[in-house]
Amino acid sequence: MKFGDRLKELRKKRTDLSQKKFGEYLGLAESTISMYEQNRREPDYETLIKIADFFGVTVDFLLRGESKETQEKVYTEEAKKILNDPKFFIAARDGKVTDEIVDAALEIIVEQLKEGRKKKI
Amino acid sequence: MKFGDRLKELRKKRTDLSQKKFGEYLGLAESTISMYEQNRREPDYETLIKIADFFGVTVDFLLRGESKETQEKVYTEEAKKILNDPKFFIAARDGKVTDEIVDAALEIIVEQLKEGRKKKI
DNA sequence: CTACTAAGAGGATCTTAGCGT
DNA sequence: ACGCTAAGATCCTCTTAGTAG
Repeated sequence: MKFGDRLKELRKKRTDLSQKKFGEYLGLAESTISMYEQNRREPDYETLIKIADFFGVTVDFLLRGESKETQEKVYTEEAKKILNDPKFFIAARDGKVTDEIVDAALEIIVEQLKEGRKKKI
Repeated sequence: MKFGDRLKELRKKRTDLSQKKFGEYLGLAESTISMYEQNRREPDYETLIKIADFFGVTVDFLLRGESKETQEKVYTEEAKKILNDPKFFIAARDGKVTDEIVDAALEIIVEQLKEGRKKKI
């Protein structure tokens, strides 16, 4: 069990997350994710941390399967990116999203993501 | 504060650990360690894990400064390597080192290393 | 002795295009 | 849709040799 195997497992838990979609999130080609999952390539540290943040796991878990505790702030990077897309909030129509709105929305999104994304955001 | 800065800090805590010596431990050239500490190169995952094991820290700590807890088994990789060198134990003269001897020796070595290596092993 | 640097060789990575399911 | 695979271009890494404190 190496990095690629764990990445594959984590991604497959998200039924609607293809290699292409995940590649777009990371700014990489679909084939690159495929390489990662086959342990034929190793992402640089910046990408590695992005992956850990996305799935809410530690880098130690990704690399060695140890320290399996999830991070305190799970999914924050993904959630923030969603929030940065003005489509999702009426409050964003005028270009203003207060910190309070962001905090409240983050809670909701994190909860939904924890439930395995049964609901589409 | 990036990976290289933390590596430098950890290495400098060991007063007798030069870049050359650490490079020899990892099987790399002295200049490579220098590059690491200046954040000009990133070691591959295998080396990264070796470094974390050597200093008894998590990979998350090396890469992000978070999850600062030390690992449960500190210095085991280094200690094992020392034990694999038959010079250090009379019991190894005939090529036989029992698990009991290994365990007892590991404790002593780990303690010495925790003390900042005041004594030469 | 220690640490850093430039240069090159060698190796690794990423993408595109294509294949197969 | 999905995922995997060559191929080449590009980027990155590692070492040697050299410099400097």
